[in-house]
Amino acid sequence: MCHLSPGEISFRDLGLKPLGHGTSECSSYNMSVTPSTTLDSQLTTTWSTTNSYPDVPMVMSGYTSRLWPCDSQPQFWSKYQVWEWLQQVMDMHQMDVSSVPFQNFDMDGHQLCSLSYQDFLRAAGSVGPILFHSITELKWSGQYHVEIGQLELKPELDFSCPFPDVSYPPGEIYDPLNHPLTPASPNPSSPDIKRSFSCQVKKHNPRGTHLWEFIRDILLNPERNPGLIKWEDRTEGVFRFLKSEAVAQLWGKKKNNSSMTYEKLSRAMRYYYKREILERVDGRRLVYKFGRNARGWRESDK
DNA sequence: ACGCAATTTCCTGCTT
DNA sequence: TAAGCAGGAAATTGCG
Repeated sequence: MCHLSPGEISFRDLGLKPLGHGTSECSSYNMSVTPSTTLDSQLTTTWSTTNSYPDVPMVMSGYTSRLWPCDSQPQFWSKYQVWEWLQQVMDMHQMDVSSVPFQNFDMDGHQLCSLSYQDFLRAAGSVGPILFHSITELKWSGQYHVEIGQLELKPELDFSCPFPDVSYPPGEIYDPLNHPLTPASPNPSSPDIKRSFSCQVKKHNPRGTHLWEFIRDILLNPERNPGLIKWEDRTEGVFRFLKSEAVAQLWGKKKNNSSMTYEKLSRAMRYYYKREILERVDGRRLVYKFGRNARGWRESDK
């Protein structure tokens, strides 16, 4: 069965290809959104005040326009677009968002573009070189279109390489393990360095950030958590979803799955109980608690 | 090609 | 009655 209420827009209407499987005659398209009401309002009420694209909701942009708002030159980005870019680059490298202090990038695109390589190292530590490279390319390319969750890059650009053809300061190399810089090795593109870098990026999360880490990162980055999830008891690791469907949409966006819902997200959350990544919180709706196997959420972990 | 982990999808029944 | 919870079952996806 596939009923669309008046005013609802199916993803087929939006020109999106269906995802996932289904058994009913129209289950491939059984997700619908109501742009002016529930979900959209959840997503935009907190973001829209700073979104410089008033008719392109920040979070829903992937669903409504196929283009990420940052499709202009980075020099003209707002600070929220800068954060969007940060998120995208981290996503692309399958790195933990919490490993970049977003507060260090509380700036607009113009300021961002004026940062030096050293500035990026200071601001983002081991991730600095990646960000520096990304923004350098964006500056040079003039205009990039960004698909959902993925920068649309020139084919010759290989982000898997930490030392692309960008002029890094002589005598300085990036050391992924011992924070930003170590005394020089004459050849920044030496195999050893590449190996250690790719270990850091890929080793732990071959599939990208897990759901519980995604949730944790929202909680740990208040700048990127416009009232989506809230700590109920910070020291005990208890938190509550305030905008459950909005979080689900964000998760779906990250996984390039436009039909994600809170119902499905919550099923994945419940699987964490067995693995003790989450603990049950009885009788309280939308409330979860980090378990013994969840790492990195405690204040002392930071 | 295969196995596996981590979801994703769908479902029924229950609770708030 | 709607929304959320619980958890089984099967499918999907990406990786090693």
